[in-house]
Amino acid sequence: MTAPPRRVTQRDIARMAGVSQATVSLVLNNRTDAEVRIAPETRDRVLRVIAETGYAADPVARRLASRFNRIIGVFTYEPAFPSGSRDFFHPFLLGIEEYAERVGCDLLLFTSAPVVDGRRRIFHQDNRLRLADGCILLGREIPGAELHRLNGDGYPYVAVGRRDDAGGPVPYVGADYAAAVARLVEAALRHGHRRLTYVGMGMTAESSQDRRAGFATAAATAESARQVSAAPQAADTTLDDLLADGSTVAFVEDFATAVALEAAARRRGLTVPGDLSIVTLGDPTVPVPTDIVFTGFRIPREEMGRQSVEVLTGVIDGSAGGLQQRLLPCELVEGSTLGTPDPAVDRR
Amino acid sequence: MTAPPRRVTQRDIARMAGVSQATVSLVLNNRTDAEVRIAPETRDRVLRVIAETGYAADPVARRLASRFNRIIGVFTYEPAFPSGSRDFFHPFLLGIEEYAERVGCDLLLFTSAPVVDGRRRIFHQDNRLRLADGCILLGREIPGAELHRLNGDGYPYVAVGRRDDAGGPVPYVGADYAAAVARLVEAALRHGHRRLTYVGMGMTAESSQDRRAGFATAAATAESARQVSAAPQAADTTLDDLLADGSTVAFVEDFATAVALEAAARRRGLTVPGDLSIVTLGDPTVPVPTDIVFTGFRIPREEMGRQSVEVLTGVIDGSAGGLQQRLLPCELVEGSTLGTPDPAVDRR
DNA sequence: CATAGATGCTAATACGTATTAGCACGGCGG
DNA sequence: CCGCCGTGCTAATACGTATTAGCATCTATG
Repeated sequence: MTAPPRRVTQRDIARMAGVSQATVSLVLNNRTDAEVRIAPETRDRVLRVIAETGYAADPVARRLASRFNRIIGVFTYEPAFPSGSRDFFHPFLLGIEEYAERVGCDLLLFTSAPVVDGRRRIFHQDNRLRLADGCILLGREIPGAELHRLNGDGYPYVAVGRRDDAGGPVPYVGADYAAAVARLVEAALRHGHRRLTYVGMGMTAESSQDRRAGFATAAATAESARQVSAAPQAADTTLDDLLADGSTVAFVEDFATAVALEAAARRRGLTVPGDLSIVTLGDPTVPVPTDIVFTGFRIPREEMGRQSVEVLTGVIDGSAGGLQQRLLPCELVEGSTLGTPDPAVDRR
Repeated sequence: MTAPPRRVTQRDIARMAGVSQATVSLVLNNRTDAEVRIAPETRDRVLRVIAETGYAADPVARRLASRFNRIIGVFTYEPAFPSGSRDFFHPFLLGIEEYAERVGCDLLLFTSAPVVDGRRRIFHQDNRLRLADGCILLGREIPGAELHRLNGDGYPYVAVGRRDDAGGPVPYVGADYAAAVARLVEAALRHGHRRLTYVGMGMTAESSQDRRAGFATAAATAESARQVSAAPQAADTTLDDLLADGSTVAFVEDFATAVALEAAARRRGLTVPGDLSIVTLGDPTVPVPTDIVFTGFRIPREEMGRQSVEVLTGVIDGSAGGLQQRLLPCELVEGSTLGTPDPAVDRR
C-alpha cells in the first residue's frame, strides 16, 4: 500500500533474454530497416520473454522519447456532460469516440482547465494541452484569442464548427449552414412565399453568420427578405411583427423559439403552415417538448465528431497537406410546417 | 509542419534567469523545505521569466520523473457515449467530471482498448493504463480476471458498483441495493402484503445478487417469498405466474419488465396497485416510455461518480487508509404502484 | 584566525523508451 | 595476410522533469 511495486521495464526483459535494452526496443517496434538487423532467434527469444512477463511499454516514457502519445485531447468550453447542454455535446462525443477507437487513440478530456467568467480557458498557469498530441475544440463560441495562440504555438488542433476569428486560418469541421438555409429558402420560394423573415438569435457566432448569409443570398429575389432577432419568451411580439410585415414564412434559428412561435400562433387560432409557415434552422440544443415535426435540417453532429478526429490525426502526423477546413452537408427534414401561403394573408 | 517545434523547457527558463534547471524546478514546485532554500529575489526572477514565456511544465516528463500526472483514467466496458446505454453511463460521467474538475484532474477515456468478444479488455498488447495515475472502472459486468490483475499489479483503481469476484478485495463505490430493496419489502409488508415475488433478470451481476439478498432477508417473515426470472417480452406469462401463486406484489428488477407487466395487467382489466402492486428496483437503463411513476428507488449515479473520483484520489496518494468500499443509500420513490392488497385477491 | 553552522544554489542522477553511430566478428576476394 | 563488406548487436545519448548530495560563500563564535 506504500510504494507501488516497480513495474517490468525493457531493461528487465533485456537481462532475462541476455540482450541489451536497445535490442528489446528494436524488437518491440518491429524495426526491420536496412540499418537495423536482429537475428530471428534473438527476436523470438525476446518476444518469448515479453509474453511470459506480460510486459507492456510505459506509454509515458514512450511519449517522452518519441513525442507521440496516441492521445487526442478534447476541450469543451462548457462541462462536457451537463444536464443542460447534454443533447448538444453528446452526438459530437459519440462520433469522436467512435473514430478515436477506430484509429486506436485515447481521449483526454481537459476537465482540469479552470473556469473563468463562466467558461473554461485553455491557457492558464498549469496548461496541460501538451499531454495530448493534438486537441479537438468544442463549444458554441470559442475565443479568437485562444485560437490565435494555438496557431502561434504550432499546436495541432481542430475546431468543431467553422471559425474565422483567430486572426489567422483555423482548421475546422463544420456544418454547411449557408447551403442548408439556402435550400430551405428556395423551397419556400417554390411554395410561393414572397415575404420572408429570418428570426435570429445573435450575430456573433459563426454559425449564426453562416445561416444569415445563406438566407440573404437565396432570398435576394424575394419581394421582401428581412432579418430580426427574437427570444423564445418574446414569441407573441415576434408573431405580431411577422403578421404586421405580411411575412408568410419565418426562418427561425433557435429551435425553442420556433416551438414557442408555433404555440403562440395556435393560441390565436392561426394554423401552421396554413397561415404561417415556420422553418427551423437547427436541431434542439435543449430538450423542448413538441409533437410537431418542423421543416428544417439536421446537423450532422456525429459525423462532425468523426471527421474532426480524422482531420486532427492528419494534422498531427503531417499527412494532411495544407489547411484543413471541411463543411459537411446538412440533411433536410421534410416536416409539416412549410406549406403554400394562404393568398388572403399573402396579399396584405 | 513536420517536426513539432521544440517547446520551452526548464533549461530555457534557467538560462534566461541565469540559474540552473534544478532551481527552476524547485521554484516551480514551490519547495520550501528546510533542506531547500531559494532566495526571494531569485525566486521572483525565475517566476517573472516563467510568466513572460508562458512556460508550462511538460506533464509527460513530470509523470516520468515523479509518477504523478493528475490524470484519472476512465475505462468503460462498453463505449461511453452510445445511443443505447446513453442513459446508463451519462449520470456517472457527469459526477466524475464534476469532481475531477474540482480536484484539478483531467480525464482519460481509454477508447483505444480493443474490443474482444463484444467488450473491451483492459489488458492487451499495448496497455496504456499507466498513462493515468489511476482508473475508474465502469460497466454492468467487469471480468474478475481483470480486477485480479489490477490488484496484482498494484494499480490504483475503483470500480463503480460493488464487485466481489476478483479473488481479492476490490475498492468500489456502489449503491446499497440490499438496504433499498429491504425497505421496499418492509413497506409492502406494512401495507399488508403476505405473498411476495421477486422478478429478476439474472444471478451473476453483483447488483442482482444484492437486490435478491435484500429481498430474501426482509421477506423472511412473509407467508411466501419466492424469486423468479423474467424478461419484458414474457410479461403475460409472468403475470399468469404471479396470479397463480397468489402473489399480491411483484418486486421487479428490470424497469422495462415492470412497465410491460403493468401494461399486461391493464390489458386484462386488472388495476395496479388494486389487484397487483408493482415495485421497481432501479432506474430505467434504456428509455422506456411510461406515464406512471413506479414505486421503487433512485440509484445515486451522479454521487457514485463523484465519490469514485474521491476514493480514487485517496487510493492514489495513499491518504486513504485500508480498503475503500462504499455503498451509497438509494432514495426511495413513493410512486403509485404499491398499495394495500385487495382481500379478494389476497385470499386465494 | 580557525572553525562551525547557516544559507543559496548546482551537479549529478533517475525515470523508461527510441534512436543512431559504430563496434566486433566472420567470410571473402585479392 | 590485409582490407573490405555484410551481419548482428550494443553503447551512448536524448527526451524534460524531480530529487538529493554536496559545494561555495558568508556570518557568528571561540
